[in-house]
Amino acid sequence: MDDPTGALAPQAPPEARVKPPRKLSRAARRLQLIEATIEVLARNGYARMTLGDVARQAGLSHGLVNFHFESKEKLLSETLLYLAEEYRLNWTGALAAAGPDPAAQLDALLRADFNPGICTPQRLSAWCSFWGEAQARPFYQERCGSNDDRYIEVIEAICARLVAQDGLDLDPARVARVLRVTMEGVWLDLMTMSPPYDAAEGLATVRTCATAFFPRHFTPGGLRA
Amino acid sequence: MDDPTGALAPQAPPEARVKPPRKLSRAARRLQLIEATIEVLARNGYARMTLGDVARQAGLSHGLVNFHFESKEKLLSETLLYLAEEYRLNWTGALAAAGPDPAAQLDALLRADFNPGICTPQRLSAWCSFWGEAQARPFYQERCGSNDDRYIEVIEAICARLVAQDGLDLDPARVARVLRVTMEGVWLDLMTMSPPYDAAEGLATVRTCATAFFPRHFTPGGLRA
Amino acid sequence: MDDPTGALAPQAPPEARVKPPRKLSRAARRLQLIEATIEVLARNGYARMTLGDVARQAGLSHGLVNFHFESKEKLLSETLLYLAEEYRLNWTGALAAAGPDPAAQLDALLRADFNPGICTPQRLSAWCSFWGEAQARPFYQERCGSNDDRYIEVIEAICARLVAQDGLDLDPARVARVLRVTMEGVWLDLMTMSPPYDAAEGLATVRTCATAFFPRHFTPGGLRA
Amino acid sequence: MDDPTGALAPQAPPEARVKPPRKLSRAARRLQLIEATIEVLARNGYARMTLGDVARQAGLSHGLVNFHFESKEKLLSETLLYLAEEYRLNWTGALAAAGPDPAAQLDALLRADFNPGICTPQRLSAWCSFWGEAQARPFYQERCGSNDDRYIEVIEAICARLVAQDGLDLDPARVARVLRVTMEGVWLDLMTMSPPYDAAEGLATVRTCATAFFPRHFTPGGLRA
DNA sequence: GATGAATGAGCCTTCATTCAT
DNA sequence: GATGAATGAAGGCTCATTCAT
Repeated sequence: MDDPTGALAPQAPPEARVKPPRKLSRAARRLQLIEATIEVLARNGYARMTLGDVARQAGLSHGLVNFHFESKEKLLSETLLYLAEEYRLNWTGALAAAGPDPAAQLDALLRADFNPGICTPQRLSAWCSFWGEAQARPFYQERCGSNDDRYIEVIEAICARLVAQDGLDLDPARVARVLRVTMEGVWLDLMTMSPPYDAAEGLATVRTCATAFFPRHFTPGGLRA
Repeated sequence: MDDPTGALAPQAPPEARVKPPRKLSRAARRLQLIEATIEVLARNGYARMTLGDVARQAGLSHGLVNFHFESKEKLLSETLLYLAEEYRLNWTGALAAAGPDPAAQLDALLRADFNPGICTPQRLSAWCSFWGEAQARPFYQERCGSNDDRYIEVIEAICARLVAQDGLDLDPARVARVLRVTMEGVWLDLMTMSPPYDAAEGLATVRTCATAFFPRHFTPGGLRA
Repeated sequence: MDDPTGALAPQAPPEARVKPPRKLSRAARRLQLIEATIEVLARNGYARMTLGDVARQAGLSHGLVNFHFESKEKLLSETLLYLAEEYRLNWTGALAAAGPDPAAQLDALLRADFNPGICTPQRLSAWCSFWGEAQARPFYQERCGSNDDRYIEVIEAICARLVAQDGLDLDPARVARVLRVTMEGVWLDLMTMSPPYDAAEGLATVRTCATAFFPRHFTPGGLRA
Repeated sequence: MDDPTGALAPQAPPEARVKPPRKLSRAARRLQLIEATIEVLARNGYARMTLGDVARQAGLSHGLVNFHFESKEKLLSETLLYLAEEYRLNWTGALAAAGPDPAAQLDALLRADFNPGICTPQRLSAWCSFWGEAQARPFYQERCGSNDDRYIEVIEAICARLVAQDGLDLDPARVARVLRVTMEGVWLDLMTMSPPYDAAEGLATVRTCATAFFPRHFTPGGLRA
């Protein structure tokens, strides 16, 4: 998916936003509305989100939401697509920057999930809203985290290389799954626990898990030098 | 909490249900409506659940729902309480039956989460609905899984004993958290992955995780003899 | 009308009420429910009165109300009839006790309206409820105060005798109407003014009015000796 | 209070209404809905009034009522405020036009209450609806006629001047109260009597009362020349 | 493009009425 | 007689969607 919503397109330059211009580019308005949707989802939850809330949050008129997105359903779908694409760009970018070493790649994936740009309370809550409704909506289900087939392939391949390299007696798919669901579960904790621990402790937790499987490469504090 | 809703009270004997009696005890009707609520939450999701759906699912009239529960909100709250209590009884019972050995106790907790009476698609979906809305509703947040303080205390104590017993260099709280979130994450997978793997594979996954931390006691297939 | 509802029939003797007997005479239950209706009308107003309130007020079950009165409408009609009959018995009794002198008769009528048994906050409020709905319901309109034809005839006849006896240049029908609406208006004041004046001041007010028309017979404090 | 509802604001010019425009100013719509509410209250009574009736009466959709007034309760409150303000403007205007003579001022107040613009069957009925519910709703009670403190002050002051001027032995507050409740009572008669007398006879009645107190200034037909 | 009034479907809730016990 | 669970119609309210301006 390459930004089909237009929402990831470059925004209007900052100086144009000092006083919000009456006309904004299509893409910028869409982005503005999607960010407002994330905010409202986080604050009110999925069931209580209304288009009125979104319009108010964005400082725009009610009717404009339906002008840019044809329906509430479309607005929500595109918000989910936006989040999913943002998430994908985050981990693929981190992976690309990690170089060829599988341990470094795995650590990059672990760290990516706690990147402060991605792992904000608002975004976590918005994700959670979609997860809660995913069971009843195939489209959400397809796009929700655990169904990113490419991600699963990649993390399984990395684990398989580490298992082979270290000569371990482990099922790489299961190890990959444990690591993946540990990250998911820590995300849930960050959202729903009161009081929550912070992202640093979350990262330490998933690294503790990685250390248990690959002690030659990981410590709870990071990669073994 | 000791069954505050009355919904866990013993039902009318089955033979009384051959032809549904016009009048049923309060507790039995409440249970019937709560089970219908779980069904509808699983099928439609939280946002789309209506009292009409619940009444139809239970084969009862719309008004009766509000007669037994004063509002939709109360019905949902008591459904959550019911699920939480059911969950609690499940793990405390498994723990009590496990005897004094910490490895056996930990394995009992792992298995409890995949008990077929608890870990049904309906119940998983219903839980997921509440999780999705928990961020915006303090009451849900209090009752949702990751906030069962007693559970966390117990699993941390078990891990601490195992760590001490085996002389491991591990932070028991982090190990406990990894195990806990792994179970949570596998639950999420069972709900949202399509196609999902089954509960047996789920249990194997969390045991793989336990094996990584406590290899002297666990194997992916169960307790080491 | 001679007690068509049975509600004015003699009640069960007081000792029978120490512990409410499971069976009570038809008439006594009806009376109990009518009094409860008056109470609830006074407290909640007509629009908010429910049969549930009445049953609760009477300490009886919901279904019993419909057993004794066939419908809510009937209960209200009979409550109005009961109040109207009580009112009629009050003024006709006072009139009969007043003897033949027209001034004494008029004073008896004025005093009757402020009889503490009749002029209680509850009863005033209940009357007011019926007045408020009377415009849209012919039956209420027929029974509401200003339409008691016999009362109007009597007070007009008394005024006519006083006017003739004192040789005044007054239209007796108008004088009668002024006196009648003054009593009505003071009732309204007692109900709706906050803080209200008391019944004694109310009586003084209508006597002030009578004094203005018939100074030879009245003073604001009562009949002239 | 200076038109807090906006409903007394000038309407759209008549020619704009030849074909009812799809969009109307906020104030005009509010006025339209308030007038419809008065109509429905008069026809159905308070207890039977529904928002559906009001919408139908106004020729508008159901949802629009809640768009302009947030709830049924608010619609009713603002209707009462509108009536109260209309009433106040009527008597204050009449008083201002009456000049300095207290007898002329009193007569102006008496006539004001029977001004055909105010004293219509619809408005009388609507007032009556609010009176009937006032006992149970403090807000209605505050706004219902007998609690207009300023009105009471004014009419008492006028009576005090007349009593002093004529050297009468009367309590001005009581005289004022008799006059006030006589007007109220005649209003009730106009609403609830069947068949009612007309406004002219109503005015003659209150003037008869005024004549009894202040014969040097009043006759049943009007002010003494 | 943008606004916000207007619409109407659908839901929660109340409550009079019925009826099995 | 008495109870209270059960029913279903009706009403208030919300809100996604439309559309005139």
